[in-house]
Amino acid sequence: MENKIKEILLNNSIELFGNQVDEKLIQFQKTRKDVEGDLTLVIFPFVKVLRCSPADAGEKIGSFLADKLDFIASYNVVSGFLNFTISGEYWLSQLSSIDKNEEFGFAEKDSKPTVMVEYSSPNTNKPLHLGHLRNNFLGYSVAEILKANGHKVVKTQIVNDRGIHICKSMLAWERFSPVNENGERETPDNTGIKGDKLVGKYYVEFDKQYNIEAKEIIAKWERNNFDSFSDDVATEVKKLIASKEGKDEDAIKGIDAKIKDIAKNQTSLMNDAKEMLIKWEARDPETYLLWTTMNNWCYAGFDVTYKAMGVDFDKLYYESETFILGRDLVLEGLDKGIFFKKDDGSVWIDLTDEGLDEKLVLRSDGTAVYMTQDLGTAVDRYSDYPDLSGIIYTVGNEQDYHFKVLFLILEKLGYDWAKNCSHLSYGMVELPKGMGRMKSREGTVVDADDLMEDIVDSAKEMTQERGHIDGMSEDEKDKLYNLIGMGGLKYYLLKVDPKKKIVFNPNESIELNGNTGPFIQYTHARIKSLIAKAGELSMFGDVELKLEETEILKHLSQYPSLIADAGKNHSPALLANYTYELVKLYNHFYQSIYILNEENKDLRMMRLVLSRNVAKVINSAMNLLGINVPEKM
RNA sequence: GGGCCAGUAGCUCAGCUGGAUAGAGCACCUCCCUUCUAAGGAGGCGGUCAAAGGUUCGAAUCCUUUCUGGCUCACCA
Repeated sequence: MENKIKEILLNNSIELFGNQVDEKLIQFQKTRKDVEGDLTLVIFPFVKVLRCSPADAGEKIGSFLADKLDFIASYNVVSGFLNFTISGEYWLSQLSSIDKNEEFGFAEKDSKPTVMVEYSSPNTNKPLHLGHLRNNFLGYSVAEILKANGHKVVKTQIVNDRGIHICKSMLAWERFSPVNENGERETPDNTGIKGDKLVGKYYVEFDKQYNIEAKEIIAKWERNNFDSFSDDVATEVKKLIASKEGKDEDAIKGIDAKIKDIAKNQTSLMNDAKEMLIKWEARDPETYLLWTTMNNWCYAGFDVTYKAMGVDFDKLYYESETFILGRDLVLEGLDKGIFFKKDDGSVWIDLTDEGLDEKLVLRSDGTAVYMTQDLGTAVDRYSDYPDLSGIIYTVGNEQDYHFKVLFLILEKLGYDWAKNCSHLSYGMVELPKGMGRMKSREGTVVDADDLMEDIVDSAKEMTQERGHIDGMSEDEKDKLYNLIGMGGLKYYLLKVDPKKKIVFNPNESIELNGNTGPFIQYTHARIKSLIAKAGELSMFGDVELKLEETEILKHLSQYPSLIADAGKNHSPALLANYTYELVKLYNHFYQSIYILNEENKDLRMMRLVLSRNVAKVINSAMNLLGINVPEKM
């Protein structure tokens, strides 16, 4: 419709305006609620060209268009805005064509290039938490939205299964796990604890123990006792302690933090963990066995969580397998002069010309860092999927800088596809003021499993209170509670613009009224119940549309362009808001107009077909968010 | 200190390729179930769009500066 008008204006530009106008001058917007019309053209941009008042310009353009286009039933001009009223026949024909199209809004399947969407990417040393929920829901949804846009999509993750942090939980388990009467240390089997939770318990334990040890070391230093520490350490710490003299509180805090870091690195626990990492890289059999065992506990736990989340992956990558390729790439780049080596043997890239810093890509002992492994993973993926056009990394915005650098390095290494890679950067999920930050090590996280369980419980309570669940089997009821609870949680985390942070208050559990998942699900269930009662639907003859019906049709017509926008912007939030808007329009209609009870059969059928298509789009849009909708609730 | 992001109603958020009187939900106050699911609908209350300049016929939206908050600049990931 917009395109038709635009086309006519452009093609008749000379006749209308005296010379060719720029396409950008043609701006449409929604007609204000209190003004008559369905579509509005902004007249101001043409006023200069036409050299007349906005009112005259609007009149001129309006009459010209109304003459040429029969879907324009009438028009009016109000203070620089030309408002068109679109004919009922046009909207009814829209309804018919939407109704016929089962995949309404979707682009042709596999018509666009393959993209890879990376999301989740957990560390195998702790369970998933609320932040991971946002990540997983976002990544899954963006992948689905891209599919709807015609892309082939590969869902993937990089499992962070190696590194010093993994060794920490391994070491802590080996050292601090109690031994039972059978002489076994704690396992998921003999404790009944979920695997990832058990591993996470020892990650926290490591942190606790080594903080204790670090404190003891600092106390020693403060007594000026530097026995058993290297001269370098002693000199540095002495210098730091001396520098505290005469400084203000904040500065002293900063210096103390530095001293603490040094102390942590001097703990026997940390040294043992480092040693374990070296053993692991050397494939020491005992260390490897422990690593495999504890990782497998984690994976078993993750599987349960992923299943509850309703997300899936096409292909997994493991850091333990890609970091070597990364190291090779760095050494290759070193030969080419892209990287440089410092005296201590560490390898860096100089990005100061790009306004960034120097960045480490390989440690002095030759081991890989985060960046090394990410380089390897990216290249690995392109060799696995040669037709890949780009990778979308769903990772929190705290890593904005990392990805800027990653893409830049890939480009410098000569990979053209680097420019098609993007970072789907999302805001942190924060706890309300005073509740601190979520930190796994400190045990201040909102656990993913617990949260999902809680929300499903509260959905159960609400559904038993007011739902329509008579005649359902226990199994069906449980499915429904789950569907409502998870729908609420997903919608809550996806309706916010990805790049914005979310403040989550665990004490006020998630709202299920208002702009929420269940609100949308409820409307869907209500429509389904209507349709079920109506029996067979037939086509309708010529009818007159009410305002409420036109509003819905206008909104429905925009679904395809919304899917395109959501795809372009990698934003499920756009779809969530669109659906919310649609549901509000429908509820208003439902409340004020008879549907089943309408006596005129054509009208009844038209309203039922309209309802059926609203349900279809609700279902479709919610599915793109990873949310299911019920037939009854 | 450098870089990036955010600041809209008491709270949580839309709106941001410049367009008409800035919109929702929650909370608070009124109404509406002998019409199809009230997890709903209608209405009310509530705003110096962080602040100040600038560009423009027109600025929450663009530019500059300032303030506030977050993240980041690690031989952590």
